[in-house]
Amino acid sequence: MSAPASKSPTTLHDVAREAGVSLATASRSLNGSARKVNESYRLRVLEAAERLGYTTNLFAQAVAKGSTTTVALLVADIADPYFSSIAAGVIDAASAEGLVVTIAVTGRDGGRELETVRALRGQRPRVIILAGSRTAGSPFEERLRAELSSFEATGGKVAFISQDAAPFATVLLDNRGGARDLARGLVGRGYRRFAVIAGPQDLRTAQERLDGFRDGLAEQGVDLPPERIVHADFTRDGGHRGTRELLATGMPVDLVFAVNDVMAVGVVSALREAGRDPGGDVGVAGYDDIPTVRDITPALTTVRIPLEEVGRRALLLATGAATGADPGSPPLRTELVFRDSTPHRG
Amino acid sequence: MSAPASKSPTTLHDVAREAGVSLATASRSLNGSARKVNESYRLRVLEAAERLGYTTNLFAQAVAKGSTTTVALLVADIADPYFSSIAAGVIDAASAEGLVVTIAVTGRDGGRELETVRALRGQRPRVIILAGSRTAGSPFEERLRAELSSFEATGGKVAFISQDAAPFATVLLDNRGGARDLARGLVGRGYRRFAVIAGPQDLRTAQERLDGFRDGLAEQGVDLPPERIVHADFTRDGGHRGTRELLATGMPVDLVFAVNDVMAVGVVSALREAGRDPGGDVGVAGYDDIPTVRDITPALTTVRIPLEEVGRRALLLATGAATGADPGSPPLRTELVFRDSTPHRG
DNA sequence: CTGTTAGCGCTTTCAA
DNA sequence: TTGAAAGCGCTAACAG
Repeated sequence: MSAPASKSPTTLHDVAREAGVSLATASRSLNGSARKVNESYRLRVLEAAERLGYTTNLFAQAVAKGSTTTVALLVADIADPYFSSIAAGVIDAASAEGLVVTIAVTGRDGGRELETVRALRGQRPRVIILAGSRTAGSPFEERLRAELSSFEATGGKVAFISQDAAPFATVLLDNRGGARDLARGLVGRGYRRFAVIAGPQDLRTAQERLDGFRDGLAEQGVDLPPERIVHADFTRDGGHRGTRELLATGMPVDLVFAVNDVMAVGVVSALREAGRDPGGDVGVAGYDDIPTVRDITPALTTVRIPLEEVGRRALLLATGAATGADPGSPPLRTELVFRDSTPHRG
Repeated sequence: MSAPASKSPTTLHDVAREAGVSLATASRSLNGSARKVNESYRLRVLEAAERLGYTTNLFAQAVAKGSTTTVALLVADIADPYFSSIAAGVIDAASAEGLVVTIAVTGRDGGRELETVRALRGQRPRVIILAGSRTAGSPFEERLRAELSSFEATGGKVAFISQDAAPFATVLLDNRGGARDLARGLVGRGYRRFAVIAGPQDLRTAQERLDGFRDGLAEQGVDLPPERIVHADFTRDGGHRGTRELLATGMPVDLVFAVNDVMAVGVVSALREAGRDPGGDVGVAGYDDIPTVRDITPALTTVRIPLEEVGRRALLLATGAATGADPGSPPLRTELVFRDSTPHRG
């Protein structure tokens, strides 16, 4: 309620005066790269700064240097464990590099995504990381690319997560391969009558997983007719609804593959509500290996993506700080994780 | 691999020149509050900006204006659904106000938290929101307060989430009351032999929930002796380990209350591993109502906190944009949610 | 090695 | 209304 006198923050100028040195010397002592400052001066400056509670104004520093220490991360939904895990990785790697992460959410909306990128450019971030799944053939797709290209043209770096984004650096996730392996594994376990709760048709990630799964089945001589594929939202409720829709057709089903774990959780619950027994008379598999799926019943079979590592990689890829002799960075391995939701079948 | 020519971003200067007006006019057309600009000029500027793909350099703007559009959010762990939900709320409200959110994680480490706050001050954010649970009597506690006070003294706003943080604005969560109500409700359902998997002793939130729960039991004439309280980490694994420890004592237990949902998930899994039947021969309850607990088996009884709303409120509280006639903002209601993990007993 | 002096990109008096 | 010019806090030549 009380309006404080609100004196403005200590400036470098104040510190310099307090220490009895010039602005330049103060600056050099506090940040300058080469230690070209007399130790006794340096100390006096540091003490003065300490005494005055000074912190460098990063904005001013950024303006003067023409480069910032900001990383912008775009996610579809930060409350979704897939994205929050990736974010954790990005933040971790970023703070190790002394970078600050700003997060914006796009809600899986191409228009909003474009708008957000534009807005974020105002921050002149060093890096923009896009983790939201790309929608194929979106009307905004091209403008987004243009925006990002021009961002790169002015010295920024962009990194995508998931499927290849052409001229931009990408942390590739082998959606197709992972799904293919999963399909093989499930056929190996004796499943034959599959259904897929697929994501929205225009979501690349979703589409790739569906394709890979279908390919894997085909290899094993198992067919996946279109009527056994239901497209639904990339969310828990999407999985739920999709499953109800599937069950309504009365088709006999051995195993339901949801193209991500969040959807798979919805699948399990819908199956149960319909009187089926997930992990019993019907198998369920997902994709991602978010933490939750270990704890639901039955524990979900899935394709594991090292989500935090993905985030870390994206950052390092963009900052060029990728360690070791890895040009183009080796693709992250996905890994099949069989759990109770897909027991061997008679 | 190719080092692009990296021309620098378009500046306001470029726009002004392109539009054939002065810097000042360009600035006013693009941002100025009062529309004191000739419409035809304004249009020319806007067009030029569009043509050149200009975006205001927020940093420079911040330096010139002496105020930023940044909100800093500190969380213990962004991958924890409790925090990611809050973050979602903060981001939502912030972007509605045209503010950008930067997130930093502290990993429940007081020292790191202090350090992070110091670092974040360099961004001169409008607001700092601290969502990590406060540890009581931490050696850093006082220095943190000092840091934050001085931040406020220089015009910043800080908001805490959870328990009262004295001079700072706080979105209060009624940990004690919620736990008390839960205790009552459980006694009402016929439970008598309680055990609590409590959090770390120095975590205020954890302690408050424990106290409230004990009070609620006491009111009903049910005792909660110290040996029935196990302190453990505020994580899933903490819940798991705490439960094993509890079971090892051989004490007969009706119901296990974990002071947060993440821990409760660990409790359920530990119980099951030990051959117990959560929701059957032993009840389980948590706190927070994170999305997951609806999907595990049995669905968890818990105390619901409107997490996203909490985040939103924190932001509005700090920016002073709190709508309506709510001085001090009404406390957020927690709500008991009974689910399958606590059926009526006997 | 230190201090002086231009900027960085933008806003905001202050005259015109 | 518009433009010129003086900053905002900091860095980076540039002399000294």
